Amino acid sequence: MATKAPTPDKPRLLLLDGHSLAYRAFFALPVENFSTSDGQPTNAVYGFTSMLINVMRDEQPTHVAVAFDRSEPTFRHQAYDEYKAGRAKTPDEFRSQVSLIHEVLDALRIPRMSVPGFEADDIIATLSVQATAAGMQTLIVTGDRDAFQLVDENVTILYPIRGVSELARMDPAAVEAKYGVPPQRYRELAALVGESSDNLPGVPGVGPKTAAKWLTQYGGLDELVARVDEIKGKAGENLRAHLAGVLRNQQINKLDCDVALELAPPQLTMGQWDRDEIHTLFDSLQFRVLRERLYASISAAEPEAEEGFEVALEALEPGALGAWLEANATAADRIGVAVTGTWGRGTGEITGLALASKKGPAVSLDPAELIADDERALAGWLADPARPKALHDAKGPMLALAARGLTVDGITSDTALAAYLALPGQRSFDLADLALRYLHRELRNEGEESGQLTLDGSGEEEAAQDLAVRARAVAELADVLDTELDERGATRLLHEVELPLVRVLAGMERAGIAVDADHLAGLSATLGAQVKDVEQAAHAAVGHEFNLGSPKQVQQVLFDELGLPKTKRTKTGYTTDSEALTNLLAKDGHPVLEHILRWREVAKLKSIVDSLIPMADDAGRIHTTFNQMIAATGRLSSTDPNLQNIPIRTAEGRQIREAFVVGDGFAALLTADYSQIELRIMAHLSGDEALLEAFGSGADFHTITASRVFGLPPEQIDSELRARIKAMNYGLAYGLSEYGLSQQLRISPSEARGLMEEYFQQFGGVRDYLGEVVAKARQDGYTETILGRRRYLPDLNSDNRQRREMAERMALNAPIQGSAADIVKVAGLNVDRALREHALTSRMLLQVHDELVFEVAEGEQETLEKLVREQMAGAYDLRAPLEVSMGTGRTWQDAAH
DNA sequence: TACAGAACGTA
DNA sequence: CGTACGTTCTGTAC
Repeated sequence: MATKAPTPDKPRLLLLDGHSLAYRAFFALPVENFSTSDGQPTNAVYGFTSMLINVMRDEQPTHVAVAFDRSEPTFRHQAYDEYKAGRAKTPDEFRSQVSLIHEVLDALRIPRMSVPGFEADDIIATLSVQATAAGMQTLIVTGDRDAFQLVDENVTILYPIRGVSELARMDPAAVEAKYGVPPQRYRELAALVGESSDNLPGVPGVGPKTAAKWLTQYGGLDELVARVDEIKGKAGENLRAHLAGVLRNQQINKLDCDVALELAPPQLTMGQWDRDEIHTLFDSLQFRVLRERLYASISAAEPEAEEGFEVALEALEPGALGAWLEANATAADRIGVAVTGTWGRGTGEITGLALASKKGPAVSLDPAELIADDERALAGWLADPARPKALHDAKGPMLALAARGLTVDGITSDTALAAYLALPGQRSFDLADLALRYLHRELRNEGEESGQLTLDGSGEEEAAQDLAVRARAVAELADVLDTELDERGATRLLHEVELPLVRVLAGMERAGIAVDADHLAGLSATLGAQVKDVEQAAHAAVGHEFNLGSPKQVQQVLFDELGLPKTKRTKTGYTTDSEALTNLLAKDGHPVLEHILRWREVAKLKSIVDSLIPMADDAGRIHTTFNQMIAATGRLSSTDPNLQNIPIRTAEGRQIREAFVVGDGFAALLTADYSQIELRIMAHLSGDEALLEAFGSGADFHTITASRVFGLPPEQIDSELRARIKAMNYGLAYGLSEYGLSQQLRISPSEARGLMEEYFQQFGGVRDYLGEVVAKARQDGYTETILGRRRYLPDLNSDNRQRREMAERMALNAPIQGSAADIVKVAGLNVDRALREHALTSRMLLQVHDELVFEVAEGEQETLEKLVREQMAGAYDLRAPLEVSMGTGRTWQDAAH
């Protein structure tokens, strides 16, 4: 690692040679370890960015720029035809990364420069000369040794040795120590020795040692040339024979210090960078560690103007809260509410609560210390729908408040949800990040200390201040995000869907779903025994033990030991996924394949069962957490445990569904799901009359569409034909390709092509629609659902084909999946409202994307069924009307239909 | 101890 | 070379 930079007084210019550093990184870092999950190699971007961050941190430059070569020929090519000839073609994996490096630099607001006809080195040389003239120190990071000629007392080179993590600091003394000549003679030495990577041959048999000896002895190349006849031996002969080449080398390796540039060194300042932009970019590159290092090392580059918040925290006497709320938290003042505590699994506990208006005072409360009067005042205010509040990610706090009997109403903004609607691709919505992005403020208090608080513990005062700052930030953010959402046309989506949904989700989480512990224990035992048996059988079939859960060991057994044919490649080897193993089984039939497949199946089921068992609370119910801000399409997700992926496909899997049962005091479970909601949406959005008609006919949709495609009466559509068209129907909504369809149906690509052709012959409106969706998204930068939920897809204009095509498939799918999510959310809200209006005891427990699960109270089944069907079917008026199918039973499985 | 990758469950 | 998720396990890197 380079040592600390000297002379802190002078301005310091940092210059990097973009190509040479990226190229080094490309060969230093194995591409297998540095690629995104969609296959984009990132080793060069990673290595370059890593080096950049390290140098920025260690050298703290005041100015910075990165120079790049251009693809056009340079003056050197004109001077010497063979310049850089014979150099291997730049690998594609490298080329695709150069534009990513540009993106990184642009995001960091670091100037990058390139000039047609010149190499990066010439730009760097020019800038370093100008910098010296301007009284600056220059640091050059490059992997090109030609730059050593620039070194002097004001110019130092950092030269990467051993990959990309270590830099050698080359000042004049270091150059001389390494090469035996001062920097200004380095060119002459290089001319004698040659540079193979530039295809500049030197004098045969002359290495740096001999060259340095000559240059020192004769005091330079000119003198050496003048007295070339004096040199004895084979080396002298060679020098005389190659003299012309040496002189040409010297011409060519001279760096041009006079390139016309648009920016001069004093203008090469690093701009203020945008945290979100970095987040988005690093997310897409799947850099995690690097992002942390970036923030840790050059966060100083963040705008210094970041102020904090001025919050005057008021000390309230016991019993004074009611009056404070009357004065400060009226129907006209939206109050920011911040809560500390813990929550999850349908419950929680609050440990602190702060309220702050946008401008005025703030209070911080310790819920444990509230006297009855204050508690009552707080409860009344929180529950009052006419007293507006803003919270950040309100569901958790609502659960924690509910656990102590407090309900919250009148939430007119949830700043996390609002940010999600504005930027649905983001994975997290940290309050501090949002405050920085939208308010340009840090989450810290700059107001006066109240000094009035009689809090004993040393940390409590600080915690109260922090919480008040958060409450203030939420209050201010809520206003800014209101405007933001207005501009994005998402105001109604927030107020009519997402915000009211928070309460509904909290209710479902709180309710949980009952499980039959004995049933689960029985399953675990049976599955456990099977896992063991299959494991033994697998080991016996191979002749030794190995870990069936390790793809690596499975690969070893199958491909190395048993010599089975290789499957599709993965990043680290050959896949052993069930599709590949099933194919192998058909070809080879080795018994271990069956055992592995079977083991995976039962081991997976057992792990699901075993994960559920400890999740049940004292009442025997499991409470998931629904996340409303994860999926970029607008769907919910479920975690801890995920109840949206409970098995259903196999009979054994369905046994797990039997463990989810109706709870005490209720009569049954009811499931209600939409039939083919996504296809109906596709028909609605495309307006394809034939498709709409197929839905209108009332008969089986896939059979009807198949009958049209194949020109046969419906009764002649067998299961094979139906399956093909079903795959098409669904595949279209995912951006299925001909190749993909051929794989899926195990038919030839040309057959798949023919099938698609015939399909579109009948349903041409679908093809038109899908094409238009992508075209419009490419233009607008986003897709939109029926409720105006956007998904931003900048990659639609990417130069990288893989990324672009991925974005195109997302663009096809997002309006369909997202509109379905919209509809299910609306349905959930409407059902919930109807349940309350009818004062039913029955309640909603789960949402599984197109399905709602209810617990039916005694005597309410008929009413509930009618109500649910009405609300779900009527959630949105599609041209292909929504259809709902329902079932009831003691268990989730029995309620299937 | 933390993270990435493979595999697999759902809609 | 079909979208959207979450979890589990392994193996490696830190």
